[in-house]
Amino acid sequence: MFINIDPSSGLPIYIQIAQQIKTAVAMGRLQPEEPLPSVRQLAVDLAVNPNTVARAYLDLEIEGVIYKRQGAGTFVSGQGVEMSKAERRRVLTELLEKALVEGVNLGLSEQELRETFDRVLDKILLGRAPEPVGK
Amino acid sequence: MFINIDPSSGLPIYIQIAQQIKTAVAMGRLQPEEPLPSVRQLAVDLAVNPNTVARAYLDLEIEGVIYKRQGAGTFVSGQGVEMSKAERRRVLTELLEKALVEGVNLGLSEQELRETFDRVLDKILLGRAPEPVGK
DNA sequence: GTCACTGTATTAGTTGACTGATACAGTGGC
DNA sequence: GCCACTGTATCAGTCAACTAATACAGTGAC
Repeated sequence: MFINIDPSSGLPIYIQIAQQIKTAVAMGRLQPEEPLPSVRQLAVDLAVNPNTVARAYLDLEIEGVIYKRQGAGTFVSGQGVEMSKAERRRVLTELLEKALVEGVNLGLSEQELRETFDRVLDKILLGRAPEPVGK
Repeated sequence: MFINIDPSSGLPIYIQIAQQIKTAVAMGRLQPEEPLPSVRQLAVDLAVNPNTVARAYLDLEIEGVIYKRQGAGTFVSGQGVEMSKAERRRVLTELLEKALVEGVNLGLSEQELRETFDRVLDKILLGRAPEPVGK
């Protein structure tokens, strides 16, 4: 599996799991309808309690990134989250503001902020290139 | 004072304080060398324990946003943080990645991501307009 | 229906984050 | 030196987050 836990990171295990899956989905490394490893299987792989994996999956389900079918398994959601556009932009704005406030306080120039943004955006959108634009 | 605590936010008080001061500094609402309210004063204003304010100030000092002089007071730092440029870009990259992963998973288009970025960046840089570029 | 797999629920222990009370220590105007 | 202000240190209580052990419940191939 593509997930690895960093015990020294200070971040809760279930957050690390959720975060990495979320990133994989965003980058297209995990495709819609693709099954995720079972709660138990992933728990064994990562040497953690099944409940911890379940907790990560639960959070992702609430966010709409994945969905579960009792007894059957867990799968990547087909489409984006059910949320008003205004709400989605509000969430994004908040996160971007946090990032940029940090960047400005670190003394980075406007140009550096823009460059970094472009670089990160490109990296994320690359894996989705095949058919995201015209969809 | 410009700080207000939202008890329902779930965020620790000292984080809320630190965050708002950090944002104020980034946006130029707090100028370099400007004194901050004393630990005790702000504690009274916000109706929290002085230690809680001190904790926020400590974090901000560690990050280099402010500095303190025992017995004298607390002030906004003159310049950006002491950190290698590589390190600073790493921090920014991490935060931007988090924001953009979220945005992509929310189903926002590349254009929407770029627009939101521009809007947020403009808002932050506005207060600093007088003399940041040529400095 | 059975078996081997799915996710779910309950309960509980540990740990550390968070906040606060209180006492200590430095600074500077008078 | 004194006083009124600064920030600092110590200690302790509360509470919730996090993880785990264990038992429950749905699914589907056979």
